[in-house]
Amino acid sequence: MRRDVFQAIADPTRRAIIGLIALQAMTPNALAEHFNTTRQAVSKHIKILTECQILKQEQIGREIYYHFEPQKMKEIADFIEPFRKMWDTRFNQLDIVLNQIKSKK
Amino acid sequence: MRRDVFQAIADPTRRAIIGLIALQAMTPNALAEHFNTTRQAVSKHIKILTECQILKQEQIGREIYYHFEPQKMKEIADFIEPFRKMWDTRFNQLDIVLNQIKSKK
DNA sequence: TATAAGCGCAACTATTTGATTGCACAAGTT
DNA sequence: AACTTGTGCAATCAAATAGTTGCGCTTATA
Repeated sequence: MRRDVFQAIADPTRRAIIGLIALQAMTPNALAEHFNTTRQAVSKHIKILTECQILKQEQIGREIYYHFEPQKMKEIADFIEPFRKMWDTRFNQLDIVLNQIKSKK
Repeated sequence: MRRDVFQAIADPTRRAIIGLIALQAMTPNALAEHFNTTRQAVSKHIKILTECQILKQEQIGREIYYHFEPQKMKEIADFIEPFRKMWDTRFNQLDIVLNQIKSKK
């Protein structure tokens, strides 16, 4: 069972959960109200996100508040960072120039 | 069948493919030599990446060179961007301060 | 023209995923 | 003490995924 951050954000529901929890810590029930699925389905997503350390539990009485733990998201940022300059317009123009030089030789 | 960028980068082999192709356009055969799977398996990943517009075909004779198309990767950057400030150390310290203020009222 | 090389497509398989339903259990409430 | 609420866990199921094998088409090469 793969359990990495990339897998975690692959599901649109999980991305939505991250978006909600990032704004405010919530209980599974409160979270589930935002989706058209069962509480269990949401709870499973929460479990996966917790295992990936994107969420963190905080039990208060019989309620469990899930908090957003942003550190792990950095792994994704680190993956994309090297490509960032490649979608920059100025670099694309440079790329065209480089290709012209290459095709001339 | 979900076919978005987040799904595309969820697989470690596909992330490796992206890394290789970003450095240099390659044919499926050349690419497959880097992995311990069959050419077909790699070819399937290529197909998915192409459908997501992360790769672009360029046929040269009987060979097909796949190029990296960085634009789509921006979707991922856009998703993480809002969280970026949250893993910054300075923000975390601010967060602690804010929580202290909140708990006092 | 016969053969080989480079690829994509189709069929099939095992595994994983996302979701549902039902149950158990601890923490509050009456 | 009995009932309700908030959760997690287990079993089950359909669909998607990642991989393999076999086939056929097109483009080079002998």
